[in-house]
Amino acid sequence: MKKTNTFGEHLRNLREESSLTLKFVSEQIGIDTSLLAKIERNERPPTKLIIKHIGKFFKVDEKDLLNSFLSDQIAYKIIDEEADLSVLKVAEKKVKYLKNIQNGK
Amino acid sequence: MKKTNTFGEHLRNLREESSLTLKFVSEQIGIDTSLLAKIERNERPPTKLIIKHIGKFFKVDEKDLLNSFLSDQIAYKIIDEEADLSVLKVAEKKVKYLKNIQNGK
DNA sequence: GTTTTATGGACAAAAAAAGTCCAAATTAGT
DNA sequence: ACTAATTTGGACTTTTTTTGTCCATAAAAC
Repeated sequence: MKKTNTFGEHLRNLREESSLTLKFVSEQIGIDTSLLAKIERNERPPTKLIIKHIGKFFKVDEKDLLNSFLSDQIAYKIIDEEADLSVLKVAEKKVKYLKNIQNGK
Repeated sequence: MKKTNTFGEHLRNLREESSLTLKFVSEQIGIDTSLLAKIERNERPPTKLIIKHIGKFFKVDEKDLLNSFLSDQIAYKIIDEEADLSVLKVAEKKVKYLKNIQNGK
C-alpha cells in the first residue's frame, strides 16, 4: 500500500533515494536551492512549471505530481480554515452539480 | 433534504426571498452593487469580511457560510485543474496525517 | 576544523486580487 | 411604448500576495 505523504515529503524522498543534493537538483530544475528546500518542507508551494520540471527530472508522471500537490493544497486549506472534513463531501457534490450545469443541466 | 447550491446561488436565494435589491443589500453590507452581483453569480469570491457582513445582515450562521464558500473553492479548483474526484479522498487522508504531525505523531 | 549542504529570513519584482466606477443591457412599472 | 429601476460587464487603480533570489547562519559530512 502507498503511504500518505505530502508533496514536499514525496519530493524529498525522490531526491534522497537518488542521493542528490539540493544544490544539484535545484540547478537542474532551474530554481534557487533555497526555494527547492522550502518546497520540500512544504514552506512554499511549487508552481506548475516547477512541478513539470521535477517530473521530468525524476522521471515521474507529472499528472501524479499535480494531483499530489492539489490534494495538499486542499488539505492545508481545510486545516487552516479549521473546517470540518465534511466540507469535502459537500465539495464533491458541488463538483458534480457544477459539471452538470456546464453540460446541459 | 438540502439542495446543493453554490455560495452565490445561496446568497441570491437569501436576497430574493426577502425581495431586496442588489443596491439595497450592497449598501447595507458596505460594498459596491456590482461586486455583490458578481459574488452572487460566482464571478468574484467574497472575502471573509464580506461573508461576515452577509451573515449578519441575513441572520444566518457565519460559519455555515464560510463552509459553503470553502466547499465552493474546492469544487472550482477540482474543476479547473481537471482533476479527478479521488483527490478529495487523498486530501482527507492528508488532513488526518497532518493533524497527527501537529500534535505528536 | 574546514568544506559542503541545508535552512531562515529579508527583500524586490511580478502577478493576482479587491473594489469602484460607469456604461450598457435587462426588467418592471405605468 | 416610455421611463425608471435594477442588474450586468468590463476597464481601471490600488492593495495584497506570490514568486524567486540573495545572503547569512546552522548543521552535517568529511
